[in-house]
Amino acid sequence: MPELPEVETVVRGLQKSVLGRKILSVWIGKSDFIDNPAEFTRLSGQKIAAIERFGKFMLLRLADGEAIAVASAGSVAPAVEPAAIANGEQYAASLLVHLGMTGQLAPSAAEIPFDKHTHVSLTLDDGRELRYTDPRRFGRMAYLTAELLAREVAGAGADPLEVGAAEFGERVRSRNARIKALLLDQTVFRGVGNIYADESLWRAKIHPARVGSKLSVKEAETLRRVLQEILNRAIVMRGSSISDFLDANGEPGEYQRHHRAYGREGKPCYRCRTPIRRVIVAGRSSYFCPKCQPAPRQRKSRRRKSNAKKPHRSRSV
DNA sequence: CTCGATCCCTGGACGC
DNA sequence: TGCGTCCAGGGATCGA
Repeated sequence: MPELPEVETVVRGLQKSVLGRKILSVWIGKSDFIDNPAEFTRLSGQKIAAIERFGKFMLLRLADGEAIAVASAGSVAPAVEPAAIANGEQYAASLLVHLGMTGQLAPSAAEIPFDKHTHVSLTLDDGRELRYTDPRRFGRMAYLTAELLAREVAGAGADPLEVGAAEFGERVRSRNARIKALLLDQTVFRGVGNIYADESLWRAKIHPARVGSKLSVKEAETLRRVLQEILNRAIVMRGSSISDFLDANGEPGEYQRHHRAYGREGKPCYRCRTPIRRVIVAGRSSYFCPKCQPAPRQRKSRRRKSNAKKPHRSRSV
């Protein structure tokens, strides 16, 4: 499933292969995962002027086909700042793509027949087609004006690759939710998903059910450091291909070979040989080592009925 | 604020 | 071989 490193991998591939291309026409099959399919006619005639990642989103920034000079293919796009996007009148419109669980976005020769689950195809000015394929349609596409994009991006979490120690600590230690839920929450950190949450918690030796506010400053900083190391390494290895992730060249990533926790239920921990366990935390499978990542003490189960024990704890207003 | 449940959707695993 | 059932999983949403 595409998380930050997988999306980054796809973005880099597309920057090499379709940046600067003009969209000539649009074909849409099933459209229930598209916010505003009727708007897609506006794609015709526009150039793909930039391709950026924002959390797990991909943004194809569009420019009037005749007007703006385009960054040459292969040039490295600058990191996207939320402020830049929020302000960004630089581009009048963008195509937002979220790959969901099983989405793929890749150029294809026009002669190659559509995959069974190809739902969108953009004909490019070099004869190829940029196709979106997604069996489960958990993905999302939207044609967004600058204003809509700014609205979309407002409230996004911190970039986990850029976030500093102070902000990371604040975002985690000010919350009473479990750390696993916080890592998965896109309004806390944008781009982290189940795999890299579990991998970073294993590396940091933190149990997924620990409460954010109960983490020490040191634990939070360790978690930030290993999360960044893992994400960066995974990007270098072009992501994890666990189910059917393929990059924009149709090639799988390699990072799944380096997983230490995710998907390893019953297999020995790489540190202590204790069998990895799987539990549901925050509604998601969570893999961890019960020895290296000690469980927190049982949370107070807030029960509703029961006895006279009134909380004489007054909230300051 | 935080949680769990539910829905979306299909392919793959599994049982018979 | 084929059919039925169960489940995963990002994210939105809703009620507790």
